[in-house]
Amino acid sequence: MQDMARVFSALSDPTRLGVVEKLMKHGELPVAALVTDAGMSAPAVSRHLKVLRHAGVVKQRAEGTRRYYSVAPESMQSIADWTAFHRHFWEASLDRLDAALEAEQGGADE
Amino acid sequence: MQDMARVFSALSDPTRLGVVEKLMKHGELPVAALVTDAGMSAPAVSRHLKVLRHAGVVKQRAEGTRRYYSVAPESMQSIADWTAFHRHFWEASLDRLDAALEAEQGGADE
DNA sequence: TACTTAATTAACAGAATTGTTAATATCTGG
DNA sequence: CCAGATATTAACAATTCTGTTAATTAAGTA
Repeated sequence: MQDMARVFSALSDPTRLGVVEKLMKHGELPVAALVTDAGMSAPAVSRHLKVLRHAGVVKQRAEGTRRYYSVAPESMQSIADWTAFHRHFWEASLDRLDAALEAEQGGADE
Repeated sequence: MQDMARVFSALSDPTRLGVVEKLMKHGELPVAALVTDAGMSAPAVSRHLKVLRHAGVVKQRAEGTRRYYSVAPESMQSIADWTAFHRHFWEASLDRLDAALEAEQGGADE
């Protein structure tokens, strides 16, 4: 699978997206902290973390039996880059849309 | 499912991601043009388009029996916004990473 | 009307995803 | 060494995803 598809796939699950957002908000956290919020069993969360890891979205740091997870900033950068690469397209499109909406308002009968 | 999760989910399949990138490159295209590149049957592509539509990633315009598809720029904007919302986190992280790498180079023994 | 083209929907099979509980490491403390 | 804590892997069932072919819908055309 292409890299970007894998990253998007990792973020396509609400639980995983929640984990990533929590990690970005709080920084590094141990698994237990993520299980608390996830509303599901530890093994389930563990496997979600594995998916995120394999997509390069999170990193893991071991300390004793604890595993501290954090978001890999490069992965967020890669998403930003992907949108930026195509920005010339959609930014222009949005501009045209804005113009159309303004014209509508100006015309006063739509 | 949350909105962002649905958008990411729509882009999580290589075929769909390919369709979106082709649409951004070429602008509006009829289904047949997308089927050509997708390397699979028309019904399969049709269902991928349905997923993209339901996530708000693409729009459809009918003209006779043709269906012209195009990317909904708002959806690309929403991804850019999502990364921007969390940018304070990952940008800082990348800065620290850059600094660490530079320090390593300067130190000359790592 | 009948035929062709464009696209979607239906029905189905195989594969992948996701959550559960049970079992398995691995580290820490008495 | 044994017991507890932290996390992952294994095995399983239920669901969802994805591609195929066949059937259907809709629009244009002889």
